[in-house]
Amino acid sequence: MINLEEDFLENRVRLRFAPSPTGPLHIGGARSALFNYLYAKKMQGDFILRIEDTDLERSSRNSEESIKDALIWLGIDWNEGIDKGGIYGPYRQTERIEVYNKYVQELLAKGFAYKCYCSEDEIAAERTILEEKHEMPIYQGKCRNITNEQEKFLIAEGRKPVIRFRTPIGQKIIINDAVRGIVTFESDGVGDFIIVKSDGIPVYNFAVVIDDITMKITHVVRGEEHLANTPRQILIYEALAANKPIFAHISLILGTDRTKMSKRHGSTSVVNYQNDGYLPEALINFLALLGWSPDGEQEFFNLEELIAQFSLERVAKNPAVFDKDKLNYINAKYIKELSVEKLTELAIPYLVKAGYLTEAQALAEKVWLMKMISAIQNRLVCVKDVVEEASLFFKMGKIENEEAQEILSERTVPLVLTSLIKKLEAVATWPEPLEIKKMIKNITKELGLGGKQVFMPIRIALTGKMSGPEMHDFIYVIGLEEVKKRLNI
RNA sequence: GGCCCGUUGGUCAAGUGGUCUAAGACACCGCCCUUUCACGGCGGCUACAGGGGUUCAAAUCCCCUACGGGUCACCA
Repeated sequence: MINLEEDFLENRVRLRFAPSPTGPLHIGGARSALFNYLYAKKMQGDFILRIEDTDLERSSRNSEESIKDALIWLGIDWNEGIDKGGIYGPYRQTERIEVYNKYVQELLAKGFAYKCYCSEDEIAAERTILEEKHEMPIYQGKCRNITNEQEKFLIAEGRKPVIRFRTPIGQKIIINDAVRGIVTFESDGVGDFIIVKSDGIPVYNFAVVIDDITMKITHVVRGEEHLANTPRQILIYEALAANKPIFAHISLILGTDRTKMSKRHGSTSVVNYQNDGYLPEALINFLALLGWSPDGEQEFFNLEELIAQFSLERVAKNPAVFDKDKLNYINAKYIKELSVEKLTELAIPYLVKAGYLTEAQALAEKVWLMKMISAIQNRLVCVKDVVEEASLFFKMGKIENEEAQEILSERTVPLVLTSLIKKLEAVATWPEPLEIKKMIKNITKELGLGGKQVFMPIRIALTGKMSGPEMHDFIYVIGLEEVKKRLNI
């Protein structure tokens, strides 16, 4: 009898993102998660979030939470895994120790693995000697064929064993990578690697494989830094006679100095961008284009469009430098397309934090805030910029520089300013921005002055600055009383 | 250092033997719009790492060199 559900799953594409919770979600991790997600969705498969926390020292629940938060913020949602559950759980490696144990015993029983009683110091000494001889620093296999007698003796000494994989000698290990093609390694360069630490916790290279086998992962998309680990993992798949997934090693994201992006390159975690007021859609769009290119000339994509167009074949082999200018460009574009209401909502926390108003005031002045945001919307690269751009609306700025001071000292300035006030006071209802624009134009005509002689003094007298939002928008937003106050009239 | 991966303009990149005197985007520069700045529009600059092959034909295939990166843990 055919088990329908089982059969269905056999043919289902399943991908996972498996971060270790040792810090916030890194920009490179976000891209890995995205590519996995896009491919899984494109193939109408599953996207699983698994936590690789076998490094007890560095893992923390806080990090796990922050990674999940970042993924949710980005809109990369998983349908199986941590918090969501699923039939292949648990999804945290420290909760799967028994699962690993079962396979360790199998490997041990079949002779694919053995216990090694060498101490860390002994291994380190061995490595130093090998390095001095310019040979590969791999384990020399001292415990490979240990006798029971010797083993008893070692245990009596109080030694705690690690478990090593017995790597075959003189074998070629071939990876057929979906982005890199055929990559070949020699087993002799791998050596007998540790699969279980002396504390009984399996090591990453072993745990991933067992998880990927038992969770029926079909495609492993991950950073290129894992390529060198893959031969070890393949050896384990083969020892266990398990089906290998399709591997796809995507290139790294580099800093401007062309080394792997790290903290010294500036913001590397997703939450930094979130805090600066980058939009998740913009970050996704940017990340997708870093190492992947669409078939056509489209530059802006939402998640659905990315899912529809994504393919592993179009993932680039070469590493990509993180180009903040381009991110800024994309983000600014997304900000311009935001509704004023939505942007205002996003901006309020920044305005409150800057001390311009209280939350209660923000709520009460929502309409006014929207007018203000509308005046500065296309000057923003990220939402954080409102702090700078909006400041003029709340308080008069200092006269920016000497040039500004000189412009303000022109003989015609008082005429211009009184003329402006007169016009603003002459109308019964507060004029719309375009009317204000006309008024200012008329001042130039009436006084026979150049545009600059009119515009700049008004701007500087009202804001202290030589540049900023459109003057008519600005006047419209701050209102007559504030204009008079700033002009000391 | 060994092993592995990579190398098209400052950056992201298209290009899978002829359609390449090499697309597009960011950045930069210039012009227009705007009585400033910004936004927007238009235009410009700049690239197949080098050397050997293979082929009628190479950015595209092969080899070597150079350069860059990754990895060599009881980290993931």
